[in-house]
Parts: sequence; C-alpha cells; structure tokens
Amino acid sequence: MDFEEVAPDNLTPDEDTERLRGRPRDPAIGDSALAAARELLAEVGWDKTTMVAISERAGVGKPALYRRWPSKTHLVFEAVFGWVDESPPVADATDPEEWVRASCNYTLELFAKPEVKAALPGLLSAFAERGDLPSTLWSEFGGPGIAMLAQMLNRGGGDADAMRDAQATMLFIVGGTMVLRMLMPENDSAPLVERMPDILLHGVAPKEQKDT
Amino acid sequence: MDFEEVAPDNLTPDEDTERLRGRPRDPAIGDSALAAARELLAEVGWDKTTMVAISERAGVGKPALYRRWPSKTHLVFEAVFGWVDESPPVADATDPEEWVRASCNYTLELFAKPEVKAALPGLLSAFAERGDLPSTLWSEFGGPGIAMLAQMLNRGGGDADAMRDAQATMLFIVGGTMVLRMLMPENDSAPLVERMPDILLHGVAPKEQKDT
Amino acid sequence: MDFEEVAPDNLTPDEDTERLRGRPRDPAIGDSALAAARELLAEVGWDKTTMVAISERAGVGKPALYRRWPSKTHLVFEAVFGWVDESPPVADATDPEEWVRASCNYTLELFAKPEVKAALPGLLSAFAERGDLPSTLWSEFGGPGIAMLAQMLNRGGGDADAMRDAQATMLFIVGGTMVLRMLMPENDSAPLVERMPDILLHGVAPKEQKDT
Amino acid sequence: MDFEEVAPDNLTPDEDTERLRGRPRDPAIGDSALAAARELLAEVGWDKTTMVAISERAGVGKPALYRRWPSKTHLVFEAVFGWVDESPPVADATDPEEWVRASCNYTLELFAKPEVKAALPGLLSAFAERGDLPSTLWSEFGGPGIAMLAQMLNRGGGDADAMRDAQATMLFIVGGTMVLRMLMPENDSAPLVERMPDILLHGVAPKEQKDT
DNA sequence: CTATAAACGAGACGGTACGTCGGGTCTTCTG
DNA sequence: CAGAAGACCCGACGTACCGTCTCGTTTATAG
Repeated sequence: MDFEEVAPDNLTPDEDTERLRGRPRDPAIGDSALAAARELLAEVGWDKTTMVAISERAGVGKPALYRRWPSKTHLVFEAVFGWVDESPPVADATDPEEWVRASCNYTLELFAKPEVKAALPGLLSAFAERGDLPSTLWSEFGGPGIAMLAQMLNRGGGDADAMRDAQATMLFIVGGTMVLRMLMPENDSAPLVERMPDILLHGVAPKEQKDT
Repeated sequence: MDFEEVAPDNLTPDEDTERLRGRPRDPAIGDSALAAARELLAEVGWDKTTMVAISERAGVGKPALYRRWPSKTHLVFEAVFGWVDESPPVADATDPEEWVRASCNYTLELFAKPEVKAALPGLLSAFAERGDLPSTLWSEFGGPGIAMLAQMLNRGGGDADAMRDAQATMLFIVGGTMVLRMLMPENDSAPLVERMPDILLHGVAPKEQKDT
Repeated sequence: MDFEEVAPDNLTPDEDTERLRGRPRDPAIGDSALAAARELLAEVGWDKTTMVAISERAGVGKPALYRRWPSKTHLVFEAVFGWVDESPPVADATDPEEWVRASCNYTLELFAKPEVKAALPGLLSAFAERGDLPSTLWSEFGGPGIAMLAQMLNRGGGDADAMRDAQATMLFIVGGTMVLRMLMPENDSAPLVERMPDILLHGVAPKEQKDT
Repeated sequence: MDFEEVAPDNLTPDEDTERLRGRPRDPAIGDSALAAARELLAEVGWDKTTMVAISERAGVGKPALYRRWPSKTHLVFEAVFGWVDESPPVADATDPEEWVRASCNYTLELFAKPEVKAALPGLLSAFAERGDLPSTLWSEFGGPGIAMLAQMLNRGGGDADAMRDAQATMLFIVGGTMVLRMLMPENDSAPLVERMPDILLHGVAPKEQKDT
C-alpha cells in the first residue's frame, strides 16, 4: 500500500544527514489524525468528515495534515486501508475452499466497519480522477491472495486459466460482500452470508444436479 | 424506483381537484434536466456536475430543479437509476444459465456507462444519509430478476433455499461487475468477463475435478 | 400624482365601446392591495414587504398586482403617497408664519408614519433608476404649497426671488422633518419640533439680536 | 463611527497576547474592498453593487468580505460614511454665519457624490433594522459641529436654547441639502443653493420687513 | 342562451443576489 | 524549521425575491 507515498513533499534528499535538519515531525500527529478520521467517518459520514473537523479532533493544525497527505482523499484512504497487508488474510489456507471461506469472512468484516462504508464515496471519487489508483489498490489488496488461489487452482490447466479464475473469484468476493454490506440491512443478511462461499465454490446451477 | 417521490412537495392531496391549481409543471423540464445531468456526469465527472451547469445545459432555471429534487444527490440519483424497471433485463431467460449470462451482460453494460460510474460516489453518499434508499434500490433493481431466478432454481428444495441462492447470485453479479468496472482498465478485462458467468454457474472448484 | 399611469396596459382604444369587453377589473383589489402594502411596510419593513406577502394579505393573486402596477416600487409608491393632494395641507394659511407652521406639522406627521419611513429606501432606489420621478414627485407634492408661499412672500421683490425663497423653505421643511424622523428617537424630539418653524421664519442668528 | 465594530467576530479577548494567534488579516483587503464598493456605487448603482462584484474588483474572495462585515449593508455603510470625523468640516468657523455657510457647502458636496446618493437606499434600510445606528450616525456626524454652533449662538440665553437651535439648524442643513440633491436636477439648483444659507440665518419672513 | 373576452387565484418559470461552507494554500508567531 | 492558528481564494450549495408566463375558473358584455 503505497498510496500515500505519491503525495509527501519531495523531501528525501540525497544526503541522509541533510534529512535531520530542523525540527523532526511529531510521529504522534499522523496516528491521531488517522484515528480521528476513522472516528469521524464512522460517526458523521463522509461529507461531515471535514479536514477542519479532523484537525480539531486530533488536536492538530490543518497544515500539519496537508504536510503529510496531499488531500483529504489521501488521508482518508490511508486511515481506512492503511493497515492492509499487516496480516495477510488467507496466509494459512491450504485448499481453494478454505481460501474462499477465509476471504469471504475477511471482506465481510472489512465492509461491515462503518468507517469503511463511509469512506467509499470519497474513494470512488478519487478513482474517477486518478486512473492509476484503482489498479494499484487492486494489486496491493488482492494481488497476493489471487496469486495464492491461482496456484491452488492450477490443476493441470495452464497458468493463464487459473489466474483468470482466481481474479474473477476475488472480484466476486470483494464486490459481492461490498454490495451486501452497502445495500442490505445487517440483520437479515445472515443466511446469505452462509451461502455465498458455497455458490462461489460449486456454482449456483451445478451440472450434476441437472442430470438427475 | 420511487426515490423521487420522497422529495417532491407533498402533493397528492386528498382531492384530485386540488391538484390542478396553478400552472402545472412543465414535464419537459424534468426530462431535459435528467438528460443534462447524465451528459455532464459522463463528460466532466461528479464534481463538475454542478446544479448551475445542469440548469444551463438543460436551458432551465436553478429553482426549477430544486422544485423537483431537494438536492443535487436526488437529481443525480434519478438521472442515473430513474429508468430502472423500464425493461426487465432478463425477461426471456428460460434456464439459470441463460439468466446468469444475460444478467452479467446487463450489469456489465450498466457499469460501463460513464455516467453511472461518475454518479456512484454521490449515490453512496446518499446511502449513508438515508438508510431506506439502499434497500429500496435493491428490491426495485434486483427484485424481479431474483424472483425469476429463484423460481428456476427451485428444483425440489424449499423456496427459502432457492431464494437465498438467487439473492446471493445477484449480489455477486452486481458487485463483481461493479468492482470490475471500477477497478480494472477496460481493455484487459475481456477474458475475465467471459469467465465470470461460468464461475457463478459451476463454481471455481467443481467437485468432480477434485476427484480426478 | 400620476406615477401609476406609466404602467397600465396601453388599453384606451379608440372606441369606448370596445373598452368594456371582458370582465372588468375588480376595484376592490387595488384598494386592499394598497392597504396590505401599507400594513406590511409598517409591520415588517421594506425588505419583507414582498409582492407575494402583499398578495396573500390582500387575498389577491400576484398577476392582479402586476396588472395594476408595473413593479413593486410603483405599488409601494402609490400605497404611501397615493393619497397626496386629496387635501391641500396649507389651504387656509393666510400669512407666511401660518404656512410654515402648518407645513411643518404636516410633514412631521407624514414622516412619523411607520409605513412612510419603511417605504423610503425603496423609493430612493426608484429615484436613482428613474430620474423623472423625483421632479414629478416634487412638483406634485410641493408645487401648490410653494406657489402659495411664494405669493405671500412677494412683498415688492420680483417673482423670481420669492419663488426661490419658497422653494428653499419647502426644501428645509421636507428635508429637516424627514431627517428628524429618521435619525432621532421619537421621545426627545419635542423641543426641537417646537423650535423648527421659528428658525425657518426668523433665522438662527437674527440681525437685531446681534446689536443688543 | 464605530458601526464596523458591531460586526467583527467578537475578538478583543481579555489577553492581548491571544490576539496575535494565526495569520493576521491583510489590512489592504479592507481598504480595497471599501474603495471598490464606492466605485461600484458611483458607476452602477446600489442594485448592481453586488458582493461578488465588489470582491472581483477588489481582487478579493467573497469570504474575506464576510469576515469583515456581516452583510452587504454593513460594508457599504462603512464605505460611504467610514471616513467621517477625519476632518471636521467647520473647524475654523468663527461666527454663526460662517458656520452655516461652511456646513451647507460641505453637505451639498457630500450629497452630490454619486456613491453617497447610490448608497442612501441601503442605508435607510439598515436604519429600519437597527435602531441604534441612526443616533450613532447623527452624534458622530453632526455632534461636534452642533456643539460648536451652540457655543457661538449662546448669547445670553441658556445653554439648552442654544443647543436646541443648533440641532435644528443642523437638521435643516442636512435634510435640506439631501432632499435638494435627491430631488432636483443638478443644473437648475444653483440659485437655490445660494439662497439657502441666508434663509437659515435670517429667516424667510424677517420681522423688520413686515413693518415696512 | 350561448360565445367571447378579459380578469382572476394559484403557482411554475428564468434569472440573479445572498450568505454559508468546504478544500487546499499561504502567512504569521511560538517552541 | 515544525507546529498551531487562522486568513486567503475559489467556487458550489441551497434559499429568496422579482417580474413573467401559463393554467383552469369566473364574470361580465355581445350577439
């Protein structure tokens, strides 16, 4: 996840010694700002999650925010997805079924978080403006998992086929859970949640049932 | 789709006679405003789709817009999703396979429209503010198709199971195509598009392949 | 006062018979509209004296107002000054002193009316846009009185001198009372009011008092 | 003239040190805004003197204006009358006659300025809404001059009488010149202008002339 | 007794100004 | 030089009013 590295001031001078001139940035500021952004997103939604509001809740000045992130979108993006790749969600899956179930659970949890739901509008906005972001996010977020699944699926067929199926599966998992969380009330989604992995694994209209 | 009926002035008085007082609203204004909104969304994106820009392109005054929709969000929502249920996308499907392929094509086309992609951020924002919208949209948009699929799937099992599977399938179709369109560049999505219906129909990890 | 005659539709066809076709205008509408305008001016001031507010209070439609007056300014103008020249305020004055005292009392009363005070801003606006109005108003409002005073003042000197003095006197009376009413609280203006005519009649610095 | 002190944010905290936090307001902005307002009033009149027009001509953002004045009326008020008491207009008068002539000239010039004439409607509006403004303006604008005249008039009589006469005289000068400038075309006002001070000084109907 | 013509109440329409608010940048002072 | 405070520009939002227009209805005269 290097979304935030597009923005920062072009510091990083040639000399390491030069880097330490002046007052160092307070590392606590970044954390409290991200936390404040998450809280506000969950509490008041995207529109009212103002830069000023974030700065006030974090006890921080607005310029300090813009010194770290080039826009509100970048800040929120990191606040919501910045912890990705800390723990690979399906690191210990050994077969496709396990992988699919784990991935579903993970994304279902992810999109159940109120701050994630609230952040989506702004993030989609950013996608519309910057075409490179989506693919970056996709490869960072889904890349490793897709590769793992592709390897597990690669039973005889070529690599290309397995990769294609793995990508489509990830697409369905992410999209399906996202839409589920956005459109359906929390309470009556339980039976659906249980059934989703099965459909992905075995299809909604298995061939063998057609014969009987 | 009755989103727009939430907003308008509480007309629909008890008496039909009361309704005809005063100059009637010009029905052409609503249409041209919606068309202008769609065009602007596709051309300049969400942010620059201003109420003033819409009113200018539609040859209409700003108050005329606010008489019909209480906010920009409501207008755009209807502009993008207001034509739903005009033509059921899968009316002529006779078996699940046909249904799935037709639905995939339909939603893939839908989310390929630039105005739909541009409108999504604002619409998700609206969802956050008005919890009733999502479920309304869901039932209007997917309801009929889901019911049809459920009927086709109902081979022996109870209605509840078929309904559940149909809902999950729709979830995957809508979500998967949406994420595909939002995250992936148009050009290299072709092989994926071809494979998606197959996965939904037969699963990524068919049981019979496991045995061999 | 023919301010309102600028507006009416250019009816007045050649034939008197043609004039009476169609439904005649309801004469009560004009009166109730003027009364409503006066009340609103006195109660809520110029800004909130809306055409809609006038029409509602008068129980009348907005087009009925615009059929009679071409603008809000014209309506308010007539509402406030339309009754002028009904009764010449100084008709029975026999000498300059009497004339000055009567005129002062009259204008003091006039500018004490809340609707007159409230109407002044809009009227001044109209003056700025239409240069002919002020002189019209001046000649209608002050003309007869000025002529009368000029005649009384014409003791030996030429007509021009007397006319000049009469005009200046009227100017002082109107302007002085207007400013008094606009700028000073009602309560502590009593002593001033008593003294004003004397100054106009005999001056602030009479010559004979200087000698003693 | 402290009209503008009503509006600003309730700064002036207890501590002077608190006042210097944050970026200080650019003092040039206020001046250029006032100048722009004066120019626009003179050129295009009250109605077209828009806040946006002022901000554009001053090269300033609209919020910067609203930071300084709470409304267009306040801004224009200060633009037109903000320079009062910079130079007492009759500082060097030694007798009533001189004082009256100087005051007449001063106010005649004042109300001849196009920006002053254009601003009057809005200002009268402001008076209607804020009752304290008129008396403030009156005391600031006329106070010193009135006091000076009262002292010159105080020949034997009590202070109260002289003060009363001085006030009435000021009322006549201000009101008379204002009405003159508002109602009469510039060109044929010359003879009146010459005669006005004489009437104020000696009256229209001097007693000694009656005898002869 | 019907036809015509105009006025009527209601309210939509285009245009435009208002005052507010958010994003992102810049400028001061303090630590 | 980082940081907090806050002023700055830009521009969109939603509201209100003005003066015009279009409805369908009512009321008068004309034939």
